[in-house]
Amino acid sequence: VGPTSAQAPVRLTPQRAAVLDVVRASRDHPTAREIFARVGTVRPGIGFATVYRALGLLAAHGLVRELNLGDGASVRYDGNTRPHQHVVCTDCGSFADVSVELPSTIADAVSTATGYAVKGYDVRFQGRCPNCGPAAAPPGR
Amino acid sequence: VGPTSAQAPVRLTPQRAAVLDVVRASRDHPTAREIFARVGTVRPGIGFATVYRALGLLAAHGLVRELNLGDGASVRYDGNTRPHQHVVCTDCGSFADVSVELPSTIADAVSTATGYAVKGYDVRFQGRCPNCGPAAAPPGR
DNA sequence: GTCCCTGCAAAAGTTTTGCATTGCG
DNA sequence: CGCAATGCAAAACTTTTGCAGGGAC
Repeated sequence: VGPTSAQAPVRLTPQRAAVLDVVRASRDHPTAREIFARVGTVRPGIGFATVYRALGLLAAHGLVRELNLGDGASVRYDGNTRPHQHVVCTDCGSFADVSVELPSTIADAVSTATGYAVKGYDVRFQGRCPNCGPAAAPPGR
Repeated sequence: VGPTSAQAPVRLTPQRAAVLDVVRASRDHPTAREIFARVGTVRPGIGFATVYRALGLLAAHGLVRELNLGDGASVRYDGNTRPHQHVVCTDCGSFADVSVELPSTIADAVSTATGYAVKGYDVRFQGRCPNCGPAAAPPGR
């Protein structure tokens, strides 16, 4: 139901299945390189290009989600396709998932204001995580 | 008041001022490379590293904003520092600014649910732009 | 005189693509 | 037999960093 729906189902080859398994089993949001390393553990011999192309394909079919958590230049992947958002720590860069939904009035307002037919959204909340504590940076940084 | 506040003001050298001018004058959200090209027009001889470092510095001081519109791997810059969000077309990749605010109850809910002290957020709405039209993809494809 | 900034160039990483081989339909 | 997928390796880009020269204070 997402963009670029899977009209033609993805052929789930053993390699692609392994990639999908790894992404789904990951609680963090690994980069392509990290996924490659993990898949290599259970299926030695697989090439990076295969993993890379599989990720793009799976993402296009909505089986995994591509993320930009803002840490420079690396796309991350999320095996959780149910709608959810992310919170990123402005201090240490850690992140967490969070389930919230925006009121439909917001999407409507955006559609009206811009003329775009809004179908979805990605929210990245920013804040300080519990580990970094409520205190601001101490004197010596 | 943002993260990494400007305790020590940025020294606004001619090069940095030129970079800031260009970013502020841009209605689109150019990448570092694009900004470099534009600055080169009005100030030939400036180096890419200078532009690149200036952007990082300006962003750290809150004078410009770094964006990830999801188009692969390129950070984009926004000279508009007032709070606003973006809408990206799922079809052609075009985007537009939009001014909306999330109800504070949302941020509160996220704080409670995750333990992160939420201070801000970035929303990327997805939808089809007016140019791409309301029609879904025709039979072919 | 000291320190920061600039420019040029190279390094480090990611993301993409080409191509011959392999396997499945 | 034909086509798509895989692996290896090389491109194409972005993002960062090192250094010597120059200017500002």
